Amino acid sequence: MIRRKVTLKDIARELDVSISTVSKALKNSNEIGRDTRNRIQAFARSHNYRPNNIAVSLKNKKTRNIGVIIPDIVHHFFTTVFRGIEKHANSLGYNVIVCVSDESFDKEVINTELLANGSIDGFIIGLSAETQEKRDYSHLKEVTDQGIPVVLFDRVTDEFPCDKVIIDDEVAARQAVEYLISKGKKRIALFTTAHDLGVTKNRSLGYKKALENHRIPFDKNLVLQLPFQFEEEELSRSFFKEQTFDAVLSVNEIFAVRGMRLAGEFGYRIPEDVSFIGFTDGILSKYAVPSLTSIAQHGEQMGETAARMLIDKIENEYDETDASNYRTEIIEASLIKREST
Amino acid sequence: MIRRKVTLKDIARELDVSISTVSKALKNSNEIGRDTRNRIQAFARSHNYRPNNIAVSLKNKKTRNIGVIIPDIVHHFFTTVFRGIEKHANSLGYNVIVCVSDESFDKEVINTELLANGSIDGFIIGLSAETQEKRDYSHLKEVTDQGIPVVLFDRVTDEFPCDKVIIDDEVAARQAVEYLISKGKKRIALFTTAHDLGVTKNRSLGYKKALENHRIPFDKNLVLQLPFQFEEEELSRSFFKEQTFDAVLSVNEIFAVRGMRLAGEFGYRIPEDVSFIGFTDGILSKYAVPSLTSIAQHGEQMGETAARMLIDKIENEYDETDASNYRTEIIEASLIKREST
DNA sequence: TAAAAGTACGAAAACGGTTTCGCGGCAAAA
DNA sequence: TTTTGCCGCGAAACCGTTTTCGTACTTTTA
Repeated sequence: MIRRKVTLKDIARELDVSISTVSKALKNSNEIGRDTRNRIQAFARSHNYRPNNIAVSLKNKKTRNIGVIIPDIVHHFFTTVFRGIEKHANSLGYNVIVCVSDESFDKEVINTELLANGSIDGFIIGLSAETQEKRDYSHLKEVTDQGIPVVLFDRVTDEFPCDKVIIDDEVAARQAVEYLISKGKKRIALFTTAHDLGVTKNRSLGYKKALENHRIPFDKNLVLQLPFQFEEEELSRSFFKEQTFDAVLSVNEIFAVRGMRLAGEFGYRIPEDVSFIGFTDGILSKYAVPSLTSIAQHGEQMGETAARMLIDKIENEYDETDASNYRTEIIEASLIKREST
Repeated sequence: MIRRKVTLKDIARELDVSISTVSKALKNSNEIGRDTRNRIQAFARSHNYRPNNIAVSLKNKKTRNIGVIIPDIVHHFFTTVFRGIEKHANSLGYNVIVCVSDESFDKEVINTELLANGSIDGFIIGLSAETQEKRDYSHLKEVTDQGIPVVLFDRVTDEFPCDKVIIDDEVAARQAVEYLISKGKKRIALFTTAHDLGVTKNRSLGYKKALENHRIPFDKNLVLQLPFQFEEEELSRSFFKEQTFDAVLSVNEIFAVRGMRLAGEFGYRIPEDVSFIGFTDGILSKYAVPSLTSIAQHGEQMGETAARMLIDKIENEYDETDASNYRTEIIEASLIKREST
């Protein structure tokens, strides 16, 4: 038997008062007399009254929902960020609606438009790869033009003004490479992705910067660009055959772990012959054998920061055309040292 | 400059027709004359009109949102399931609101109550560990009593009637162990969690069943119960010292990978001296060295199935008191054979 | 030519709340 | 006794839709 939810109207009818009286009584407004208030509250409690979120949202023009759009959900770093967002948002009474762009520009646009039509009070977005390639941010502009605040995280762009939270990938990469140099490594390879944009690009820059700082010539033969779903590893294998190197910086965990495996096959000892450092301190880094020294991006902190910035914008007036209202927060990365160095 | 969203009322005012006319015209109702319809549609298009989701939800008493509650988001299997849910739901025009219970009963209750008040049309839930321990499902009962359908996945219970989708952990474990036996293994250890309930329990049962089927006596010394955040690994180390075994079934990836590491330290060759099989075919299994034979739970398929079952219930009438309306779908697990066996 | 039918649109209620404002009654102040 | 003020409550507008029903006008039919 379906027991419909009890509404203000129901309570009003039962208790023979007006709807407004019920509403005020439940908000403990002292406009309503003590005993009426008590009667109403008691009734509401016993009948398990809960206000209808949708109605409240419509009236208040506030949903207390925040929309999160990420490129991928089966992804350690993004879920870590998400956890940070979720925790902080929840603690402030917000819920989170997630959409996944699947690295597709079109999906990102569809999702933002969908959510922007009243479902959410603000967005936290990590841009899709396609969006970063196209450099088309008109969908974001549309959203902010409507007064909906946007916070970008990790996958950001300089071409769109809004709050952002990032780690300084360039500095993190530089420091990692400098750490390798300090350990006496001279020929340091870079494992990176085929398309070199956004965060990956900055990591490469940091790599070069470190070499430069230490007067080590940049050798483009030491850069291995790997396609993402490349399973056969022919490319990496020939890289191991043809190049000599004593350390590797990898822009992600997977390339690093695959690299360590190959290093083993080629008879190199880790870290004596070759050291490895990977970006993203995920589960692989921790449990690999040998465990992988890695650059922790502190995703949870990043998510929390993003949520904090967003909710601040949601709850406080600001002039969205004034660029000085926008901040970019930088989360310090840190190097987690393990067996691979 | 904030450009407020244009509403039906705005269009009606501008075009000097009534709100109802606009609404109907935009729905292409032939109740409205050809040219008025065209005028209105053209105006709406040029002003980028989009109906307000919240208002539509309130009116229609349908949100086209589904609520997902999972114990943890930084978790490969759950995110895989989530991806399946999200894809299928999106393709049918639904959005997904996620809440994380953090394995806590209270959070699970709070989240269900919050979302049940109008925010969603149905739930997909993986029960928290605490809920499974307490065996208190009154919050779910409340929800279904209101006519909101619930689908449970993976972390399910027999004590609450609703649609469910699971893998048969017992059978999967049994088959894994039988595979080990077929490879000539005789002393097969089980690595499991300290609290042995829900899926873990079924996996242990399958383990025993396999031994029984092959007349191998169950030796409780070969069962290693590991607390989850046990870092020092003293327990596992002493297990390796005291016991002899030639294979391991682990209820998750992490225990298996840690086990392989220790096996290496103790000088065992994998798989010749000790074979390993782990539950959950995640990223660790794939990239571990040696790569881990594992039981794939096909989370994406599970998520898709859950979404399909839920949306079916949402969109079609059914009698929620009639248990025969509820089905439990079983997703076939499969053994992904890799180097560890 | 009068009645019936059809066309094109608008008024209004409804979804479930919040909030402003007004008003009657009663007590305190003048 | 009249005025003022306060208390306690209700009417009604409003948020942005959807949908039913009514109606004025035109066209067809008998």
